[in-house]
Order: sequence, then C-alpha cells, then structure tokens
Amino acid sequence: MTAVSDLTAHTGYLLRIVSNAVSQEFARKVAGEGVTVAEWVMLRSLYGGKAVAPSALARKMGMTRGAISKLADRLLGKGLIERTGNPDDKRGQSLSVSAAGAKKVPVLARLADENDASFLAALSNDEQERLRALLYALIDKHGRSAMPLD
Amino acid sequence: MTAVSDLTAHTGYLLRIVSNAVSQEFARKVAGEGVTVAEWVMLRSLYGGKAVAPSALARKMGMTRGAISKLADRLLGKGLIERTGNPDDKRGQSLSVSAAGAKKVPVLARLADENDASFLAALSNDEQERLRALLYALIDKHGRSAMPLD
DNA sequence: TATTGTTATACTCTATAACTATA
DNA sequence: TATAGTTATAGAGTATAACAATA
Repeated sequence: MTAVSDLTAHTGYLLRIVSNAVSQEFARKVAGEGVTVAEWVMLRSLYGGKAVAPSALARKMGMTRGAISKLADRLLGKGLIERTGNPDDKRGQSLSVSAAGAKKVPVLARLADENDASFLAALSNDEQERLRALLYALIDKHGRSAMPLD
Repeated sequence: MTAVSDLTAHTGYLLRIVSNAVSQEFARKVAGEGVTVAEWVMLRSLYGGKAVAPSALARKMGMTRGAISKLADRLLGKGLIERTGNPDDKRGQSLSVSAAGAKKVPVLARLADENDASFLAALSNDEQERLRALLYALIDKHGRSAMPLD
C-alpha cells in the first residue's frame, strides 16, 4: 500500500470518468435536437403528468429554485414548455410540457435508449443488471434527498 | 413497456446521479483545502513523476490544451505547481508539482480515501469489488482514448 | 507549414444572495 | 414575516478558434 493513493484507487474517480463519457456522448446526440442534457431531464420530468410548480421541480431534480428558473427560461424560449399562473396563489407558477415539447420527448427518449444500449453493449445482460442493482443500492442507502430520482 | 422510456430506465442517468453526488461531496471536502476536483486530478497526475508537457497532460486527462492551460494557471497562482521552459524546444513547457503542492497531495489523497470509503460503506466489500470490476470493464471496452485513465 | 502553448470568447451548469410580489 | 419565483452575480468546467513563437 502506497502512502498516497492513486486516482484509480477511488471508485468515485472511476464513476466520474464513466459518467462523463456517457453524458458527453448523450449531450452530442441531443444537441442535434437543439437541447442539452439538463433540459432533457426537466422535459422528461414534466412529461406525462400534471403541471408542476418550479419549487416542487427544484426539490425533485435536486437543484435550486434559481437554477430551475434559468433552465425553464431556456425551454420556454425554445417553445418546449409552458408557464401558467396559479389562480389560488398569485405567487405560484406552473410548468408543463407544450405541444411541441410533447412531440419532441419521444424522439429524445429514443436517443437516450440508443445511447444507453450502445454504451452498455460492452457488458452482458447479467452484468448490466448487476450494475443497475449496485447503483440503485447506493442511491437507496444515501437517501433520495441527496440524490433525487423521480 | 411504455412508448417513452423513463429517466431511470437508463443506466447512464443512474450513473450521472451517483457520480454527481460523490463528486459534489468530494468537492466540498477539498474546497476546505482551497482546491477543486479538477485541480486535484491534475495535481495527482503530476505528483511523483517527471515534469510533463501541457500537451501530454491534455491527452492524459482527456482535455483540450486550452483547458489545461487555464487549469494550470490556477494551480500556478496557488503555488501548487511550477512551470519551466524546455531548453531543447523553446516552444515547450513543463509542468511539475511544487514543494507546497507535494505537501498538499497526501492531505488531499486522504480526503479522497475518506470520501470514497464513506460513500461505498453502503455496499459490502464484495459488492464494492464488483462495482469496480464493472466500471473497469466499461472503461476497457470503450478505449482509453475516450476515457483516459492514467 | 506544422506544432506548442496561450489567450479570447462563449456557453452550460450550478450556487448564493438580493429582490419583487404575494400571502 | 414568510414564501414563491425571478434576477443578478459569480465561478467552475469545457470547447472552439485565433494567435504568437518556434520548429
């Protein structure tokens, strides 16, 4: 054992390398559709459900309200989501997927499927399942608040 | 099977969540020592070896020369690395760890060890090994060029 | 002409904190 | 006073492209 551990001694470092590689490849793919990875996550989070308040979305996505506001601005500018007021509480806003956004989600989901499949093709089905199980175990043990999933 | 796959259907998404959680926690820890995660990676890459040319480091770390230059500037400003000219090729530069940097590396390595251990404590030793093996398999299959390790 | 390294510029992502409007 | 949301500011991280010096 050396006094100073190597970078590769840390699983966190390996995770960072693999995660960045997958995300960067996915980023290139969705860039062709004019969106970023963070925009895809917000869009998918809003898809197929009721309108959501920015503050609720912030909790769900593990981001600050300011970051959500900025991200929503970009998606609004692209016409992929809509923002409406809340009659009960005039402070409140609601975010929802627009018609154009709803049309784009399946296209992006397809790209996500392809990206994931091509990346994981290096592993057997059994290994893929084990990897998912281990990642889920880490997420569960560390609590959803630190790593919001839904 | 739904027409539009869920975010959690993608292993890349799970990887992103876990990786970000580990890295953000580590970032908080090393911030107490006045460095960022990327700075730690560069510092550790230079530690215990010969002086390295920025272009070689760029290949090694999977970054552009411009990004390396900017990162090196910050570490130089903090006095943790040194930059010297190359007598053989006057265009060339060499980056190496300074005395202050060499003193800081073991401290940061200790923080990395602790961060990794505390994060992985949720898994058994056996599971930890399996996770490392799976991540290594992905890195190997995808080639070092896309995901430089050393 | 090609290469090394730096600099200029730009954009994403994220955070903190100040601010506005409403409750 | 407290809350919802936005805006201002800042900094990390990264990329592309232009540039200067040298080969």
